[in-house]
Amino acid sequence: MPERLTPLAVCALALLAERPMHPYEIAQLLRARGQDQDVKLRIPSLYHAIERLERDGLIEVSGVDREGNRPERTTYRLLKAGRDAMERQVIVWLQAPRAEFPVLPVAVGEAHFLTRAEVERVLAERRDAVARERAAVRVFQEAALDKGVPRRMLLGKEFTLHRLDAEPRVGRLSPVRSRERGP
Amino acid sequence: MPERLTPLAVCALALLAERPMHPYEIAQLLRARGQDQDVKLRIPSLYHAIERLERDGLIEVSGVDREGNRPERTTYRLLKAGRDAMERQVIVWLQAPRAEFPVLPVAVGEAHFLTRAEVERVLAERRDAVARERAAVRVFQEAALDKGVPRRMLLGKEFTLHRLDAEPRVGRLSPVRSRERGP
DNA sequence: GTCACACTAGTCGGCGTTGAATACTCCACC
DNA sequence: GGTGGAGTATTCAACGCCGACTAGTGTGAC
Repeated sequence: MPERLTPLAVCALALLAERPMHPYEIAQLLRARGQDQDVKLRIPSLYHAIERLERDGLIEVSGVDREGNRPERTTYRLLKAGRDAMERQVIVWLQAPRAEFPVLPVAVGEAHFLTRAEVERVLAERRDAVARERAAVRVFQEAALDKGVPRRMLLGKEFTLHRLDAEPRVGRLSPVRSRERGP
Repeated sequence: MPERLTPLAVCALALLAERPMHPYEIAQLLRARGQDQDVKLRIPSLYHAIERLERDGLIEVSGVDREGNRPERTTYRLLKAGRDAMERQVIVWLQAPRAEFPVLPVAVGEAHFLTRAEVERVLAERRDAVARERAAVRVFQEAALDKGVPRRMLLGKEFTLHRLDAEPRVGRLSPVRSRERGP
């Protein structure tokens, strides 16, 4: 019983809690709900994740069908063990912050290998990129709220906005020295 | 020329820019400097990363020695290509935010599978954990500054503090409904 | 009617990560 | 003089991730 679930696996289990689905359908729903901004969704990873969930007895095949000549679609159903495992994993994630490792601190830490001018240029580009991303998230959020999507499903967006708003500090934290040329 | 470097690879290259070292020595230095709080340092990952760097011509073996009966130590040296690749990667990371996927938004998004009481309990635990972590980071930071470590090397800690301070919002964002029992 | 393009549905193979194991040294303590 | 724990230095195998590919279906434009 390994039962350490990946974020994608938890999302898949959560959707299967609504009704049985086939993997591709799960992917579509995740995208439609904008959850692909919270979890890294790669189709092959999803298929592997589903396989593991089945192997571990958290879900089971509920049917295989095919339309015309298209590939077979295997539909899966959530099992009790799967529901429990998902809830345990959510508790673990809420309970304590995990050590996660964003690359920005590393990049800032090694920025002294660059010239001050280079650092200033790329950080300016970054500020623009952040502003664009922020705007895009807001558009998505507003559109969803207008369509009546409950706020509960959009909490991820609120986090993202908080995170993006905290970012501009980076610009104010760049004590770099001029380039030394090594090997 | 794949040349997409992992964070650990960049840190290794950065240390090799100081002088040739063997992998274990790199690990020790990273720990000594507290950089293992910014990058995920697992010894086997480091060995693999070094192997790849050598294979890709970014570093080269500068010698193999052994003390007594201990395992051989292979020392590596930074090459020009490695230095350039590292700088390019740092620029990429500074230039634009990458989509990174912390688990907290996912957990909050699926928290409606739990009862309100459970959510409140685990979030309270989380707040304590965050406070403890914050305190520990401050201690490390102060100690380092006292020892004369330059602030540039401690920017990662400042980021961490900002991130931890933003966290308590989570508690104020928990519109959960009471438990529904599904399959 | 056919060509280009987008969508549906899934597989394959190589890359990177990591818990566990190995094996030896040094040192303290009893 | 032996046992146990911490540190040194590396390897192994299983796992998870993902770019690239396959292969069929619908669709609009010329």
